Amino acid sequence: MSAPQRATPDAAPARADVRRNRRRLLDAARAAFTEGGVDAPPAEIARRAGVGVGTLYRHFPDRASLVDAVLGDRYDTLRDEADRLLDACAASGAFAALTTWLDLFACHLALFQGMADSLRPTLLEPAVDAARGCDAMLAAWDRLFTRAQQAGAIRRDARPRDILRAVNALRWATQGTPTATQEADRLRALLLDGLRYQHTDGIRAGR
Amino acid sequence: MSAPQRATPDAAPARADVRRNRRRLLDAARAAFTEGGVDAPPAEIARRAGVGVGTLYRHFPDRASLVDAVLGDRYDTLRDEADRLLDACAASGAFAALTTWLDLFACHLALFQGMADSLRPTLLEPAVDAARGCDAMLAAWDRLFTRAQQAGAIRRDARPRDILRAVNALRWATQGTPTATQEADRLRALLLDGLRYQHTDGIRAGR
DNA sequence: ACCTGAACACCGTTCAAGT
DNA sequence: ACCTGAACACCGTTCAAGT
Repeated sequence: MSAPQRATPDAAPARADVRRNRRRLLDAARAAFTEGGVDAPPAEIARRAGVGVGTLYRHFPDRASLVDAVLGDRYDTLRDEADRLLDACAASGAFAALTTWLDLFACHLALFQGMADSLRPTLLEPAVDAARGCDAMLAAWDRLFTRAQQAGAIRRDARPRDILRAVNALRWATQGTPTATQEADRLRALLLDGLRYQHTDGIRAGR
Repeated sequence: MSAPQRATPDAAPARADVRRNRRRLLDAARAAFTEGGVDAPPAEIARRAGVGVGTLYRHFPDRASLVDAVLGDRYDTLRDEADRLLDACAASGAFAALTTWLDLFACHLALFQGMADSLRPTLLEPAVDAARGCDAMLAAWDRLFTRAQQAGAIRRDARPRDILRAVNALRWATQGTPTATQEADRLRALLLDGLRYQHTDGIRAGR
């Protein structure tokens, strides 16, 4: 019914003021997210940007699109890191590659308050969300995980998406405390020891 | 300033209609929680109970007090189970006692949608909430956990509250999916293998 | 085309009036 | 004393009017 869309809908718009508004909104959102988490009120973001709320909604129809825009190319960077670590597996070991990447992922989750809640639906299978900017990252993680399984570094009966959901959840568990990051790290280390542990070894510490 | 409170503020009130309203509210809340989770709208609960919203707020000033009242003596039951399992450690092993109790705890978390979110602040250290009805349960869990550590069944560098928060988080991670319970079970099993794993053994599955 | 912000919709909580 | 539910407060979203 309507005229054909532009081939590159995410390209920079023609009008300078539109680009400027978008830039201001992203800066304002980043600042608001940093102070109040990803659930910062729309009115506050618009006020900081010096625009009306309607402009915010015009540029970013829903919360997820705003969060993703603020996140920018972080998911691509995480994907690149995963691919880089996959190549380095032979040198430093598949398990080390896994933990190194999950540290990066955990760091990403700590960027703003509320990130864990925001990402939860995306990490479900089947995904409730349309997978946001992170499809490629998830695929790269799957490759890294499969490599570790093939190398015998982690148990066979675990699924890659499970671990991501768990790491996300463990971050959620500790959010809002002064020592959130280190507590999340401790819980993640525990989980990773479980992932590393092979049932077939038949070795158990206790009775 | 005011007249002294009754010695037993939680005792059944004198008036029959007040008791009846309380009963109705609890029944309505349980039904609403079952269908819509612990965040079910106050108006719906009051409507189901056949009372005004004001009556709901009079009986239960905040959401937590309503949830706790609906939960009833479940935390006491969980405490009793923990104590019972502590006694049975000699027969079936401290680790088995731990997993058995955590299964019960996980089952409790699955009672209503939103339970994990509701319990998160309570499980933080220092607790953000005034600890609700579950102080005694948490203390019993600490005993069970310490026993397992003393028996060498689990690693020394883990803290009891950590595990509870983690189990709660893993439930949160899977909520809303058709297979939520079994997926949470799988993630919990992974975590528990990590808990069981002893660093001092020096045995690792991978490289 | 795009922007503005008042108006609208929604929902949790309170409290003046009633019993 | 307790109950009722309209009124209030708050907040996210929309859209008629303006540029």
